[in-house]
Amino acid sequence: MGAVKGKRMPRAVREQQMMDAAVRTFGQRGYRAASMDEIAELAGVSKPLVYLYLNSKEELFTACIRREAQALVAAVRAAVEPGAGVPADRKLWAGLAAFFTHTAEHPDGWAVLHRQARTHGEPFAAEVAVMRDEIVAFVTGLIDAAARETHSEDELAETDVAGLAQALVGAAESLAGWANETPGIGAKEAAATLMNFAWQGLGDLMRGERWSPGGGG
Amino acid sequence: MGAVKGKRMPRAVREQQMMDAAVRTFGQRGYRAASMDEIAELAGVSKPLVYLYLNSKEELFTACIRREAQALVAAVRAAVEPGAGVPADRKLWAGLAAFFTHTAEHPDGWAVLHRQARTHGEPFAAEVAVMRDEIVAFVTGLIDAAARETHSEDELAETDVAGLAQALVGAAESLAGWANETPGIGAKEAAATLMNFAWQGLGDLMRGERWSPGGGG
Amino acid sequence: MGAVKGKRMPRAVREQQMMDAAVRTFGQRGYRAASMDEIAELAGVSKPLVYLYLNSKEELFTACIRREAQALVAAVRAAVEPGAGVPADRKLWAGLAAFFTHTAEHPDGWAVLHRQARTHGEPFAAEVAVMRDEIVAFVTGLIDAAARETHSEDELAETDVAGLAQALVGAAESLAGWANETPGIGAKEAAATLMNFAWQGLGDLMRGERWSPGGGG
Amino acid sequence: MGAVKGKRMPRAVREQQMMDAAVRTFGQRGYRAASMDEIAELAGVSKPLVYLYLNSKEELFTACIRREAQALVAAVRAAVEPGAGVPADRKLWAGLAAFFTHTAEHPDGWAVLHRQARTHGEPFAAEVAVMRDEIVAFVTGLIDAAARETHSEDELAETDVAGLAQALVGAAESLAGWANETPGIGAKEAAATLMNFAWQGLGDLMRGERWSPGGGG
DNA sequence: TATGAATGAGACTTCATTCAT
DNA sequence: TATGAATGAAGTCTCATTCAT
Repeated sequence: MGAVKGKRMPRAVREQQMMDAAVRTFGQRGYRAASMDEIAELAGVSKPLVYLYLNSKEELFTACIRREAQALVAAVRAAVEPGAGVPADRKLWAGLAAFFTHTAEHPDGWAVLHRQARTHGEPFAAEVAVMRDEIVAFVTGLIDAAARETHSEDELAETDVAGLAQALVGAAESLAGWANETPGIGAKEAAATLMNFAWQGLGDLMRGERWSPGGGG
Repeated sequence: MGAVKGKRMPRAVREQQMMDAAVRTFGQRGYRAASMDEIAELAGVSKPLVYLYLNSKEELFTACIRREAQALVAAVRAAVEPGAGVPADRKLWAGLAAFFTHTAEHPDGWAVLHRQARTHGEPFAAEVAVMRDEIVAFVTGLIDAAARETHSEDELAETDVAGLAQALVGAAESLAGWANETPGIGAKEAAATLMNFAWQGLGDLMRGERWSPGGGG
Repeated sequence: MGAVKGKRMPRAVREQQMMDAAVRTFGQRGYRAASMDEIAELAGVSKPLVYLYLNSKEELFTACIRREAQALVAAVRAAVEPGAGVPADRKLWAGLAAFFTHTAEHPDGWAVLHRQARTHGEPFAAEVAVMRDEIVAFVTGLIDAAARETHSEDELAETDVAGLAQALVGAAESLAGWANETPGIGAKEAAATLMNFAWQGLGDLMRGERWSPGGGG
Repeated sequence: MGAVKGKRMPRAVREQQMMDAAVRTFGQRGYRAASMDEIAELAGVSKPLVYLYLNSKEELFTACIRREAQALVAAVRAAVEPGAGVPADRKLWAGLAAFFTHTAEHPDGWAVLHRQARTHGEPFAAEVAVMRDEIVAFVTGLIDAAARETHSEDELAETDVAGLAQALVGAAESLAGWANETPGIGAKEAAATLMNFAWQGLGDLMRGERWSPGGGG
């Protein structure tokens, strides 16, 4: 990936090359199955150099998680214009679109975050949990904002909002995988599907309409 | 789990003990990190016996996936009474509740299916994909049934339904994890949250109301 | 090979079935690669029964070697009529033909003796060495007899005779393999080839004609 | 063998040390019975290094076979002066003497080639078969040359020559083992024994004298 | 800065062998 | 007589990690 196996390069550059290789390898093979040998070779460096710069496999993986998480959050943040006048649904839509776009463009990074990091025990799961919580909080804020914009009389209970945000984020994660492997479904289509699915229900909810096991559909 | 480290037992029993231990170990450590030594010890058996009965780590993992997948699908199926007169939303609610109940009661089995199997390459991912497709198809059928019950004029496009089903299942998967680690949120609460979130929006959709980036929320 | 997997059979019969299976397996796989599992299965018996009758893998292998060695020696012996009037060359020819016939008809037994037993360390190599020495001695006797019949003046030195017998036996062993895998070469042809090769030279030798590095061909 | 258990050495050197140890171990124990542990220890190296350089037990064994086969063929080739004027019998004698010398000096290498490689299944047997065929072809050429030098009227049939070459090579192989374990029998003596045994008979054969079961010796 | 050489520890797997019935 | 159940020991191979230059 453009990582010319050259001689001396500044440390920062080499480090990025290594992490590129690592993200790719971890994303495709998984944390345990990826070998430092393979990463070093893909990076065009000798193994001791990887250790010199990144200390251990664990630290390398953590560094990858952090880098990819920050990139994803930054992409979503950048898409949601902080303009005061923009309504909450537009903001949510923009964020979702950015999310789907970014995950589609960085499949290995997304695999590291969504698949690998969460499957391999505490040190790593905690790392992604931070990012996910950040996003959930962000979505929660949008839902609250929407509630205020609607001037709904019933305040949504805090727990409800939390659950809704969880569901929305979970649905988005699921759709990201689906969109990437379904031809004809791009970021825009996935975002629209999710808005249709969620936003209308959210609106009803805010107007006090609730589904209950007893009532009619 | 009752696996008394006893003496001679019939093969079928020992096999289940081994698979119990394997599901637990795979679910907590992951496929690669779980060692056959640990599984054998947890099962109260020597390693060769595990190989004699289950042949290899790969086959053992596959057997676990299959057993847990069948158990989960069976639980959901059993909850959805096939009675003709039951409306689609009741069916969906019952299925979701059963799903959340089962995953809460079998966290290791759920971890194997949701987290581990999909993370570790083709032989295993394919195995869960079958089950997941089955569930998605099941949900798709419910959505279609609901559309018919509503006598909606606009038929929902096929792709739309597919996307909605994906989103619903994804949201359910995400909520399963959330419900398990959030005190006060049981299967019923999670199912209700999801119904509120999804079903109302679905109703609007069937009535032709759509969200679009341009229009108002 | 006709070993019907039946119930109770007299011990002697079962033992032969096991040894048949063992000879076949050892002959084809080698001593180490052959597993007691495979042998037991091929014999149509459970493994403990093999141990009950034959004690250990080592003893089983030794028993196979002994049985096959005796069969081979008996076949050769039977072919060489002990009649006093028969000339030595006829006797040698008959013995060789019987040797080639027997090895062709019992390829696995021959493999056990020639290939496997000699390659796997002392306990076994010694076992075949006994048989081979017996045959070499037998051939040596024939050569001596031939010398007496020729009334040659020069007695052949003892070492010479030993070497000649070794060479003859070695050549026969080599030709056995060659004959078995070369179409059109049967026991008779192999025996004739060897007699042509060896006997004439022997005759010359007894008449005092020797080849030496210095002399002309 | 001079393999000082020293520190860092260039790869090529270490590889030879490992192969020396491997030839010795394989030759004495056999392919299956030899353990990589033992080989590594004898080479004065850790096991992973053996795998790093030679990849697998199978490849290591194959490499040994190839190295020893080339050494043996080279030794024989070097001994047979390609001078045009040298008669065929001198060439054969020189080749045999070199063969016996080399096998006596490299008993483990010879064991690998003659005993072990041919005993352990296809990948290896094929490897030695190539070398053996080369030698048989070489001997066949010498016999043909001898026939031409003799101006014999009867051409020897092709099959006859093939059989004779097989017998000669087989006799040589057998004598190699005998010479190594019989005091007083060196390479020269073994070569002379074989020439006496074979060459005279060959000469008779070319003059049309054949042994037949019916005729007198 | 950068690397060829080297290893301790541990993984999966197989096998000869025995016990209890 | 015959076997299903079970294991201790050992073997091949891989990997993260370090040393010496």
